[in-house]
Amino acid sequence: MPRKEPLPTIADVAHHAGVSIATVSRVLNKNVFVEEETTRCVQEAIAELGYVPRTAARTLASRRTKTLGLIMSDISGAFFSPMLRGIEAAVRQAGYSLLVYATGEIEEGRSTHRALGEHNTDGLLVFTDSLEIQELVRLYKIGFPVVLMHQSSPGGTDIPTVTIENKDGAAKIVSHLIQVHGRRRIVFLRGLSTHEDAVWRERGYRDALVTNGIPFDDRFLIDGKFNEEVARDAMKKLIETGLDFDAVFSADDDSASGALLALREAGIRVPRDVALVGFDDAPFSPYLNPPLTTIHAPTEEVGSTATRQLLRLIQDEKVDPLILLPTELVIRSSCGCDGK
Amino acid sequence: MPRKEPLPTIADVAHHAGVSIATVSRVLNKNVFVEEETTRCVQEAIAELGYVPRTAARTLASRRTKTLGLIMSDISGAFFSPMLRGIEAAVRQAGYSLLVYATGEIEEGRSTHRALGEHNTDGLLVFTDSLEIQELVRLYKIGFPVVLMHQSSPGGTDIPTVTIENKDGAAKIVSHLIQVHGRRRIVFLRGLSTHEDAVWRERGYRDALVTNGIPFDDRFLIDGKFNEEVARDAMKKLIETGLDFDAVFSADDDSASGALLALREAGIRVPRDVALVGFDDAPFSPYLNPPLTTIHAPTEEVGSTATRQLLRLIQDEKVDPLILLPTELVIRSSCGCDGK
DNA sequence: CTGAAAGCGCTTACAG
DNA sequence: CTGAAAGCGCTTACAG
Repeated sequence: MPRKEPLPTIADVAHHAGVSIATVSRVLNKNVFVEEETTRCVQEAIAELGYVPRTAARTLASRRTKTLGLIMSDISGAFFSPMLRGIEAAVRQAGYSLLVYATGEIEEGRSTHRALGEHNTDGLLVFTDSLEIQELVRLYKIGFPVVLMHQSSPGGTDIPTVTIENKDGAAKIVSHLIQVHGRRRIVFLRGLSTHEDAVWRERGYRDALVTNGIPFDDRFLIDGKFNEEVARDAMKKLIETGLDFDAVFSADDDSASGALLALREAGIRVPRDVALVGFDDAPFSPYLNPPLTTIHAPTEEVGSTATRQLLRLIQDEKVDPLILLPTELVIRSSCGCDGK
Repeated sequence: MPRKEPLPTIADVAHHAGVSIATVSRVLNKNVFVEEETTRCVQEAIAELGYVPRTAARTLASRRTKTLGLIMSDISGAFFSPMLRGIEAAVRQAGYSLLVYATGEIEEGRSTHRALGEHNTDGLLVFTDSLEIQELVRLYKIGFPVVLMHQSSPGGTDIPTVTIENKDGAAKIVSHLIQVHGRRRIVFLRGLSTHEDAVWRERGYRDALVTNGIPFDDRFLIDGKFNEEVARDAMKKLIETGLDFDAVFSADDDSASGALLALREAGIRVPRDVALVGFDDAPFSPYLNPPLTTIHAPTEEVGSTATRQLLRLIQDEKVDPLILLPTELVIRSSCGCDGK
């Protein structure tokens, strides 16, 4: 049952090696040349004492935390894992640390306890709707590095953003439904309207309709809210209305799986009676039955790209105000194509 | 285009409010009574200057980081999201911060750059196989708080562990296959053998066989490695051998979805010809076709429980050496039960 | 190439 | 109830 011993400090190492703490600091940081012999001495002392420099002391003295913060509203959904994966890898590669914080819905009232910010990070990665506009503006005004993901910069600010080609992707897949499979009565299972992704995907849907000469009909618009169960219920209700439709474009794969369940329960065959397509290309999508035709969203890449942008920002390098990562049509069977 | 201004410090606040920095510190920490009038003055100054105490300075002075570290080998799989969710929520609730680090496979050689440890956290949450035994022992020896998840304490140490009833769950679901559905030729699609979860699930499988008087036959043992594609290939190969089997118990739901694909491709009907069951109850499992019968693993709870244990450890409170969270049979249709 | 010393921005006994 | 001051463990000009 070990007891907590006081950890060795740089002074202990210096004493052990018979040098000054400045010298120890230099071999640690490798920013100033130190005689080879001395270096070896110091490294031995470090190894012997099991010395690890305290991060807080380094941060305080150097005025850099070497830490990035990630703020998300919610840790769930197929979306989260790949995005964090991309971020974490890029952060680690740069030798930074990553602090993660979930806000739930945006916290009501003023942020009482500021979890992540200029006091504990060098910059922030902010995912859609996880930070109040007011706080975003404050950070912008003090010149604190922030990169937004899947959200555009609030009015009056100029915060770099990384997102994906939502509209283009949505239009592509809806056009596929129309042009390849001759579907014309296409339901749009809309996402959470507060998410910009949802808005753009709806525009893509409408654009494709226009392009193909199909009038928009709002009876074909229902709310899935990026949620399986909500989508399932919405789909079920739509079916009960008796509306005649021959395809469903789901704003994300989560709600597509919910819709699939509702369709199956109603005895509607996919894709024969109704074609179904999604958006995101979630990990489970190939395993649905039928395998889901969808738009691949490069989520991991959004994370890594945003991280690299943030690191540039921190180093005062030039940064693109908006990066739009391309999306890609992934054809499987649920659209009616004879995928494997 | 805002420029970085120097951030206000506690001295600025003190000056602005006409008090000493000690007083500002006291109203910040609320640990010593300060006259109401004075408190208000200080709070106004804080608000006016937009002051936020620098974490590094606090940490250095108080010798507590108020930060927990999470070390995982890999950020992916259905497993990750709920676990992080549980951890993050518990960490946030306790007013701590969370540092996340992924090791990839265990890093070769000595950990050159120690990412997370006593130098930047008050304690560590360690997921299976993400830290070398040697490092675990070192942390144990210096009395640094660590809690393991899904991994037992290395020999000679006594590190608290939180995991789930793997063996019991596996035995339950295999018995279900045997007793309810009369299956006796049950393939076990084993997990990664380095994970203790896999080992315990295999024991549960064998126990159920013994209990029900079925001899163990290693031809029924194949490797899925907790991976969809590996599982799919392994299943395909098994089918090609012509072995006669009437059920598959998959060590996790990811590989179950891979197996399902292989079975479908071979024209084998699930559950009529072969019953299929999994383990974990991943978010996508209800959406497979047929919906997957599986064992629910309380992954989010593992995360939150481990976090609470770690916080107790940090506060020198008593901690259970081993917490086994119960698992539960979730009956859907892939086993042959007429689930919805 | 190396050391002495100031300073980073807080907390916390110690006085009063 | 409040202030002066030491100290947390580093980095970084400044000398030499």
